[in-house]
Amino acid sequence: MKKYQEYKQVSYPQIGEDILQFWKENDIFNKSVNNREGKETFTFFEGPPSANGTPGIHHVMARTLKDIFCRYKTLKGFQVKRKGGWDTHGLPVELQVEKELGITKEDIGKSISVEEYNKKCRETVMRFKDEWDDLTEKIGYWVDLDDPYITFEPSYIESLWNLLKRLYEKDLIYKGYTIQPYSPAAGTGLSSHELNQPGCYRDVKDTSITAQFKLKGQENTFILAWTTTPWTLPSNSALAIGENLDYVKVKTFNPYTFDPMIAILAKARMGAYFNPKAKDISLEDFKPGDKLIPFEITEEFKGKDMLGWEYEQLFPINAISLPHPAFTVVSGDYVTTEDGTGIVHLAKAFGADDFRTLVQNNVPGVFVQDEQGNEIPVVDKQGKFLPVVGEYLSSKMKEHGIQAHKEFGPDDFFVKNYTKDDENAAEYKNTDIVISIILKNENKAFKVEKYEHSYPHCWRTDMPILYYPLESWFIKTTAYKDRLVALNKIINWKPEATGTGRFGNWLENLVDWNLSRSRFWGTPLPIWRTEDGSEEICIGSVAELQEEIKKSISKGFMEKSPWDGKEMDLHRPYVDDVILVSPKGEKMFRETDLIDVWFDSGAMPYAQWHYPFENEDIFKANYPADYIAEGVDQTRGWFFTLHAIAGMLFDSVAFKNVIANGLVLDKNGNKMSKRLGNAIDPFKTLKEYGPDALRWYMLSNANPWDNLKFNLEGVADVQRRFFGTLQNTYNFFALYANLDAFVYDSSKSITVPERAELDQWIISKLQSLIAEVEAAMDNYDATKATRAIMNFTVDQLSNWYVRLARKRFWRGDMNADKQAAYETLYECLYSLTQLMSSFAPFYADWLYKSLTASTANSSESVHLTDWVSANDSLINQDLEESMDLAQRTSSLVHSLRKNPKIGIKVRQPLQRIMIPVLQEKTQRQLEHVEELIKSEVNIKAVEYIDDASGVLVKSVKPNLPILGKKLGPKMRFVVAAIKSWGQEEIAEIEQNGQITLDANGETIELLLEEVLISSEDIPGWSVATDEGLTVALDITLTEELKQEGIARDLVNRVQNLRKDMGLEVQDKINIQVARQNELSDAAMQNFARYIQTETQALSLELQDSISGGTVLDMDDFEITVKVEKA
RNA sequence: GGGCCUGUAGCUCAGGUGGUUAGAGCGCUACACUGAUAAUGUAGAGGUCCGUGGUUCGAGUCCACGCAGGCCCA
Repeated sequence: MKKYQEYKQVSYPQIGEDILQFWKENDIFNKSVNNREGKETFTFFEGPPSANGTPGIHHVMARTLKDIFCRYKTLKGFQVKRKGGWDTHGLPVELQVEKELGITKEDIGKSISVEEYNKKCRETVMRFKDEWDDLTEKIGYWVDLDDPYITFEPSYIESLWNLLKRLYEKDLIYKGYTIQPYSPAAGTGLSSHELNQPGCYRDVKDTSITAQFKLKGQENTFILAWTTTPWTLPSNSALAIGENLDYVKVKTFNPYTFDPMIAILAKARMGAYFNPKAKDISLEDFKPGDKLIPFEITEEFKGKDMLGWEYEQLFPINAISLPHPAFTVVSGDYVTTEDGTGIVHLAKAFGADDFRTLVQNNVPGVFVQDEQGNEIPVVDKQGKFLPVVGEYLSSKMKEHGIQAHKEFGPDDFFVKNYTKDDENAAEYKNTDIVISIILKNENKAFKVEKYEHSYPHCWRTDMPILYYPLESWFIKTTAYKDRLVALNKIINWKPEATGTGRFGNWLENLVDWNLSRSRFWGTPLPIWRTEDGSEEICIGSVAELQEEIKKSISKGFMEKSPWDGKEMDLHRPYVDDVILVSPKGEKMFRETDLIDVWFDSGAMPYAQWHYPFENEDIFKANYPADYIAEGVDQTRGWFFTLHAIAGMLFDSVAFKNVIANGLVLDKNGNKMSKRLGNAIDPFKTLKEYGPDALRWYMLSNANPWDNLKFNLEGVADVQRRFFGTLQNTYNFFALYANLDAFVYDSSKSITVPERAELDQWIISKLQSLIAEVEAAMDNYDATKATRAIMNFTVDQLSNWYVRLARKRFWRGDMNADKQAAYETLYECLYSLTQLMSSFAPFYADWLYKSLTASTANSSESVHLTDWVSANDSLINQDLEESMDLAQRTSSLVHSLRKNPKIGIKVRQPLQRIMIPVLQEKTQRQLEHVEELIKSEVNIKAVEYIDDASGVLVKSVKPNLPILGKKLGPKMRFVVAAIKSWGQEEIAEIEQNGQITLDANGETIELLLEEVLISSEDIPGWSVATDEGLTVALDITLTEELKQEGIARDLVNRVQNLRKDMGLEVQDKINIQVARQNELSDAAMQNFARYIQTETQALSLELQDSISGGTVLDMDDFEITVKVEKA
């Protein structure tokens, strides 16, 4: 029986399916984890995908990347628990449900109850779980799919509540404002998603004002700032400049009042405000009413020189007086000179940038107090100025005699036109226009004009939106900013730049985490409040909630718990039905917000184990993670939320090593999308190529953190080049091992030092490879590892070792040398199965099983083996260098033979090659592999030419790195001098160890080690050179060499005949050859023995003529031959 | 608009701390091998290292400014 299965054809997809079946039947995954019980843990966190869509090819990338390091660490002896997980909440789920039901958010609570809606969400979110599980299995991603964490489960939510309560107790959760898109017409905030709906951004014409802000204590000097929302001007509390922009003071006149003034604006913006035709008009010549207004720059300065400048409030309304540093100049990194004046007006309540900048600079915003004492902006939620501003505007209208389409009372100033006022009415004036006229009259407007721009509108009411401060719950991440920055420095980011750049910068510019989402399907915020907000409670567990409900029932606020006799579901609407009782005995209602789904996923290290309510031991042994991996788009998502929660609550990193992988694009570098039809179906690809080639391609083609241009041809290429070569190598081994009944037995194997040099070499290479792969994997660099394995397999093992050792396998009977060859090849293949098992888990296991089927005590699966590290004692650096010389020498000789001027094929033996050697070591290393070179390139002798031979022609080059440091700018003269050297100068520096030369008139001493001497030529010979190695080929063809060439040609032709005749390898033959010419006949006689040995011929007869023979083409002549089976 | 990444042969990618003539695989061309054979080997052709400036004796590599593509955030 054959000990090693031989495969005529392999189907890689079939291997994938068979091995998957084998893993399932034998529970290999669980064994690989349970095997390591009690061993050190290596912790991996699974970033939960959402199963409400089908998986794509990029998920293969992400999941492969996760898988390989877990497999590797398992082999290395760690216990790697891998809990799967599902992300189940969030807007995409809601949107999908709404689309399917044909409803909008409006309908929720009306035509569909929150209860039904959430039920639908719950059903939808796991819709494609089976497809995901299928893909996960098929690509060999080992993760526990039987007991995953699911973010909607009560235990998961309970852990979240616990974390929130801990934050709450640390005073890190507060209710505040954030500037969000808001529709005053609909009375609701809008998500960025809603804002991105088609048609929401529309081109509209608005009144824009360049307002004049008067500098304090300076006569007629104004800072100019431009705005397309004049209604925000009463809320101005600071001006922002760009620190590195250039600004000017310009002496000119106000174009409406003609008052003389000094304007301050960015130099680059002058063209927009001053007519170049007025350039030469002198200021003195200006008369009020002139169209051309002269101007003159009086001063230039940088933006940063303006920081802190104080100005007078534009609308001096008594009720809105603000303390310093209100009404000062601050820095804004977003300020440009593309439009406006290069100076930006800031209104804290009505712009996100404004808000952020003012908070950072501790500048107060314009707010007034309502009846409860809460700070509110001067525009109400209907989009109307509060009377405090309305009165001011109204009185100013009277003061300036401004006529409008109607009488404006204090309560009539809608900031955008939300009223039904007819814009076509005579004298129609909206608030922006009223403000413009007032400013013009008061010498506070430098320019007023209509401005067309794109502005967002509410998709429901078609009315323009406002940016408006809305209440939200926040986590005060800024309080921990420094700690989070410090903790980040511990994390090993792949690539590093994502950690320092994208993530590091994000932490540096951290703002408080807005937790609130106004939605239905998600984790509810566990905060209950009294109606006036004076008392509140944060619930941290189910038990605590039930305790509070009891109190509430006894107080009579509730009749019974919403979960009486029902399974606990902590979602809306049930939690909303809970009314709690405050310490003062007031009713408390839940804050209706849900929390950001990113909190769900960031909490998975704790919630996946239902910590702290259960599994404290498992949690502690598996925290923080040693390794995580997700797409780079998660930097501000999952990576951040993991980091933030860990840093704030556990003063720890959540993960020590992280790979942020790039995108998977199509082969042209475009984003894949179903719409464009360029998306790759992972299931189809798996079916065609199998999982291993797909995984290997993705890992080896480019670093995972670069974008991958996915090309199916690349997968095919990997399959052919790497897997094909490996498979051929195995088949070769199996074929002959079976013929010789060889079975590997490590207890009886020949020790490596006793084996042939070639064996020692490949074993040495193998050890070097193991060390390389190990180092790469310990550094989370899978691309380097896979490329190293590929190089070894294809170039070293198959193309060099097997090719050179081939004859040892099929010639003669079993002997020690043959055994050593088998053992060596076996050991290489065996090691490869382990080295590649993380990346190509199916094929590796399949090959492992093929190799070990007849081996006693072998493991059930390669994935259950222990990693075998490199054996340093088997690494022979000197031998590796020798072989490298052999490979390069052979390549040079091939190149010479192929040279059109020479053109002698390899089958024609040649007498000798000559190699100039300047170092003893090189000669010794070459001598070591001399036999090998001789047979590889078919030459009889290798001769070495040393210094003493006298025929060496040497060349010299400057040793630049050394000379550069010594000479600096004088280099080029010295280099020129060295280039002009002849043999005498080289001889001189070699003998004396130094030489004196003249460099541009300066005398310079040059030492021997500062130049590089090599030999690149032998006069009169054909030479080839490569990196300091030179080979000369003797192309003289003697009679004997010609004869041998003919003999070899004949062997070649006879072998073909044998094959054509269908003879078996071991069949013997008899050969008859017709006399042809003197040379040929002599070849037959002199090399008869050689021919017979090679072709396994019992006899070789030279005859005058042969009947029924075959005419063979011998290139230069023809010969008739008859081959018969003996 | 900001932060970050990428740009090297037709394609996919390598190119520590600057150093003479920039490499590999695929593809292409030619040749070889024909007992690993629907396999394999060897050689050859193929490059304004995105552009422009700068630093330096010397820049694919360092700096600045751009251009193109991408991701995230406004």
